[in-house]
Amino acid sequence: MFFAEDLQADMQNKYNARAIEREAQQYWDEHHLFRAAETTGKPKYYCLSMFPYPSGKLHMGHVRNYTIGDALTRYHRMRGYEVLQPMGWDAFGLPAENAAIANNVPPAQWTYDNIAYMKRQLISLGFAIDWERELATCMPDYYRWNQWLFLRMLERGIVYKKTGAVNWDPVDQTVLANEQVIDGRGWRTGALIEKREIPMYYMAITKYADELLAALDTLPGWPERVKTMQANWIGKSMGVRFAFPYTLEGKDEKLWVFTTRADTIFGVTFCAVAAEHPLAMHAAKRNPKLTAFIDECRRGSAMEAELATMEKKGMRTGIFVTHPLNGEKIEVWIGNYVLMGYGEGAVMGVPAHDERDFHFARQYRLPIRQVIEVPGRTFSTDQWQDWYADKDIGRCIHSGKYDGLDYTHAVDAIAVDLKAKALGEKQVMWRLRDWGISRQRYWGTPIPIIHCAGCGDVPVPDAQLPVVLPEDCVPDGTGNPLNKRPDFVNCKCPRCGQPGRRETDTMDTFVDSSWYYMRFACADQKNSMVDARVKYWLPVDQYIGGIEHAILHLLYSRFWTKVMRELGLIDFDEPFAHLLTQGMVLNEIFFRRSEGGRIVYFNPADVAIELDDSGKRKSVTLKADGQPVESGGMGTMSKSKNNGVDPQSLIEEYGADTARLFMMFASPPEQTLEWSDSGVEGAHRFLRRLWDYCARNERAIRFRDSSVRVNDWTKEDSRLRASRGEIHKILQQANFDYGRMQFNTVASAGMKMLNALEKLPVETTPLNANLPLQSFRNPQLQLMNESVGILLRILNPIVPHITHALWIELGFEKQLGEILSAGWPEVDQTALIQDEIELVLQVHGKLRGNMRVARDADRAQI
RNA sequence: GCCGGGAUGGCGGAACUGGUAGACGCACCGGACUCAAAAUCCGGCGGUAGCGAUACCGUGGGGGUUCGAUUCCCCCUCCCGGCACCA
Repeated sequence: MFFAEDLQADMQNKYNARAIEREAQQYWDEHHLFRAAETTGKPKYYCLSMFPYPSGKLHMGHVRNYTIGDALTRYHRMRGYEVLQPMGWDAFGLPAENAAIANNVPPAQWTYDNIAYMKRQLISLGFAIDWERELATCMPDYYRWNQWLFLRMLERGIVYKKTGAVNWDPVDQTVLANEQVIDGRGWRTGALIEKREIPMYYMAITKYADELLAALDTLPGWPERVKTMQANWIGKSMGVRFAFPYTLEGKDEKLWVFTTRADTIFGVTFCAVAAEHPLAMHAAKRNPKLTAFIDECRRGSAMEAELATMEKKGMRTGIFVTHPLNGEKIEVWIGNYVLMGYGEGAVMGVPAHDERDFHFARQYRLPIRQVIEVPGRTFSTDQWQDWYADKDIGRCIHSGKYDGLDYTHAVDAIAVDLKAKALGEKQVMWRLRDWGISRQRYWGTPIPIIHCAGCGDVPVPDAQLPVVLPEDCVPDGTGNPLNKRPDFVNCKCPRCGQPGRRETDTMDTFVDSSWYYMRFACADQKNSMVDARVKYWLPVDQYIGGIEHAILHLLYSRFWTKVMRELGLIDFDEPFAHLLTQGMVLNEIFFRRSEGGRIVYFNPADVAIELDDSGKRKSVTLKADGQPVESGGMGTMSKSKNNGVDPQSLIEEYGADTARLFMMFASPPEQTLEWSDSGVEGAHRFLRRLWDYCARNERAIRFRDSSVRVNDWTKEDSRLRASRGEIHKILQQANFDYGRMQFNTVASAGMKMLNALEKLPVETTPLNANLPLQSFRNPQLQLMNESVGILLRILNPIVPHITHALWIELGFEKQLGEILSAGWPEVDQTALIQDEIELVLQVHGKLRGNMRVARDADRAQI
């Protein structure tokens, strides 16, 4: 009796993924094959996958992400580049605190344990990572530079302090993340959540809005959809900021608003301000109903998605302002849909030409006054129609001297007149808001500020960095544990030496991930944030990560790059030259609805699916009780839907190469990937076929005779000529698909090539007779040798272990060197010339027949 | 709600620049091998009609441009991602 894993990777044994993969990984490790150097003189290629949050174990999204990155890494390596593929850990964040609450473990310990486990998993998947550059953002020698740059930004006014809204749980006396607020209630306490304004530090990303927008045009390597999303997020709009004058308690005041539709200014029939607006506060002073309404507005979410879909509510303030152009009295309302943080916190209401205002006006019976007309269309106050808001087709009416003007001319004329009255002017407006980075949480980078009664907020001097986060706190869900640590909080004011209080807010984890890709170039640098090696490796040549990061992470990283460039730390403008946004990994969702309406989810592994004779689905039952379950379609793998598949079991059962091949073959990288157990089987079957083919034909493949000239082989034999043409045609396709990063068709090309190899017209008699091969000088064997050499190399980036093993076993290493350095196979253009070509006959676009003609047939012959 | 993306056989997907729709794989069906099963190998496989050659239909739905549309344009439906404190 023997154990499979004790077998050596040997040609004549059957495909043993475990032994092959262990040997290959040892080989790579012993030869330090993935250590990236700055001194080789080869062109550099920095291939980066988004680093993982160490949540416990890898999920399929990670496996997909890193397989794509690894394929690109190995492909470029074989193409002759010096490739850097680093890995690190986005190690600060909320889940560590949640785990601490649940298990009473310090977040640090939980995080380091997870990192150790996940690192083993990454190694077992065979990724070509330079582990000497590994970093974790929770280590002081990383986050000290967050603090250092924060202080530089503070000096330059890029960091500033103002109040911002947070979710406040009144029971736990703690700030909650949006994720922790469920239906307006705290996830642990069930208490109604309030919005609370607290002082926070902000990064002035809006100062860079223009450049962040314009520079999108300098990124041809980014997907159009991501650039469009970012452009819309930044949201540059040209409009008019203007004021409604009013008198309050004898003082002349102005209510400022911003609008992109100044041409509809004569249609204003009300104004609306946010609940936090000073005017609202003032009105509420003597009106308990308003106070109650403002409180109601303060409950409820600060999330845009909820604001946009919730019922629009408003209340009169009894305060009137004056229309700046026609002098009419306009009443000010408080609207729950007006955001204090956006624009002026106040808007003009034009019900006739803004859909939201229209519905608001109908609800509260406010006048609707049409001021734009379109010939041939009838305006009705009963029903909203889309053309009411179309600025491109109408002209002004009921607008005094502006009547008859189109959008552009009306806005210009109105802006000029407002400016003459000192009541407004044209202004660029950004949708983008400044980035609030303060978090009232423990597991993050401490903000390096000391509060002093005498000196105010004092920056921690550089010499005292890093401000080290104590690693032994165990959060309990009630407030920030740092506040309960006198040893952390109590300190001396660096300016006056009096007792001070250390800031206990930490930084948003997006800060950590905004520059980690630079630190990989110089992870061991103790004396500065970055050094000359950053100049060598950056910008990242290829960045790969989930589409869900298309806006925030990528925008913040671009912003940090621009700040660091301004500080003279780096000399490039954009961090990522090429971007690949991979799709999510989905799996089918199975569930039952219990009597109470509660939904119970079942893992697909626990569900049995029965098919009928035509392969269609007949029944879906739970294995445990044989009773039917419902299918909820495909959804992203998640804990809540219980539809995840653990990559570890996949690796253990089939091996890393099977996992990698399935991931790459199942769909193109940018699309969602649907999990399929039988697809995994298929991938494994292919690898077994590849191994068996090579084992069966080992003698033939090994045969090579350098005295036989490539072009001579096929001259006399049209079947061989056609076979070699087919191989090179598939190679050409694989090259094209590597170029466009469509790995599913690369894998498909590998399968086609193996199919073609198996049909190769090879005379096997001399092989089976065990005669000395050299006496045959057989061009068929030469073709076999060439083709297998091509096949192993085009597959290597996807399934590196099996191809590494076969390369050595078949003697290619002696012929061409180690597979990673063997060079990429070249398409022989002469092999692609076909003797005959097929002509397709179409009539009115319909197929009406086809014919084969000789390559050199002339018009008359055809 | 707003922004972005997607929809092709029973399933995942292919079709590069508007030119043979369904490559490759999965599932399924038939056959070989086997005492048998698994594995493996060979063959079939969009739908309808037909013994057949073949004909017609067919890329989410509706319309348009074109000699010709999965591909370009307009409208609609459903699904997915993001919406600023999940990462």
